[in-house]
Amino acid sequence: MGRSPCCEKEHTNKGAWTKEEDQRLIAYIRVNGEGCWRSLPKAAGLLRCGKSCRLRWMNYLRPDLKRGNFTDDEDELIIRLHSLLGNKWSLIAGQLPGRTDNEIKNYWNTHIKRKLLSRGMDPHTHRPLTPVDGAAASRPAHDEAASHGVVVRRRQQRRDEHGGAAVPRPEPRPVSGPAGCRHADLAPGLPLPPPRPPRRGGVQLPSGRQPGL
DNA sequence: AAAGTCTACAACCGCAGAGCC
DNA sequence: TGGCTCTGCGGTTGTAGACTT
Repeated sequence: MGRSPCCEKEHTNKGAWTKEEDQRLIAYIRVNGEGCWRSLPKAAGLLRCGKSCRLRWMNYLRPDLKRGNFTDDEDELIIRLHSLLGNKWSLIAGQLPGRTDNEIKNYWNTHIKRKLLSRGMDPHTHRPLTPVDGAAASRPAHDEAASHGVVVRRRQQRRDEHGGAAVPRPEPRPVSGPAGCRHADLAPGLPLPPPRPPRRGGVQLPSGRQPGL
């Protein structure tokens, strides 16, 4: 409603960032500093909206980011903070130097939720699951773990129902290239965060999706 | 070997609030 | 004071890659 778009959508790239875009963004911020995100893309010669630049920088390119797996201490801290603050990811991130709200949010959704469920705790209330929670309590924790997979599958199904690919979406994202912007493939020599350790995804989960990491 | 399933995470979207004019 | 712009946040989605069947 009358709200002006955050950027001109017609001439902006979407989806995964390329090495070159990353380099441009880093170079620009190194010289000019952060801020003024709206005008940054133009000034930096990027076909991105300011929002996207900010996100990329904050969550990925900032030199002070700490990459790598979360430690048990960090896990516990996140759980404690979440019990106090709820889904205030930015506040939680503020207590974990080098971690971003997006990273913590993702980590919460993929790991910690499961961890709490496997302990018989409700990830929302941080209270023991009661029989009243019925389904949740009796449901194996890995059901929750699999939920995203199920969601993904349903989306896939919907897409199929629409004849293969035509699930109406305002602006279908371009298929991210072969690992497109993922840092593993970023140009060497750039002051970028070190690559993440190999992903842990699924690896140690035997069939049946053992709950609780 | 191929197909199916699931996880992890980067990136997007929409909204709310702060600040400026 | 009200409207507009900008920034930041939280929720959601898409997909690469690992694993299982």
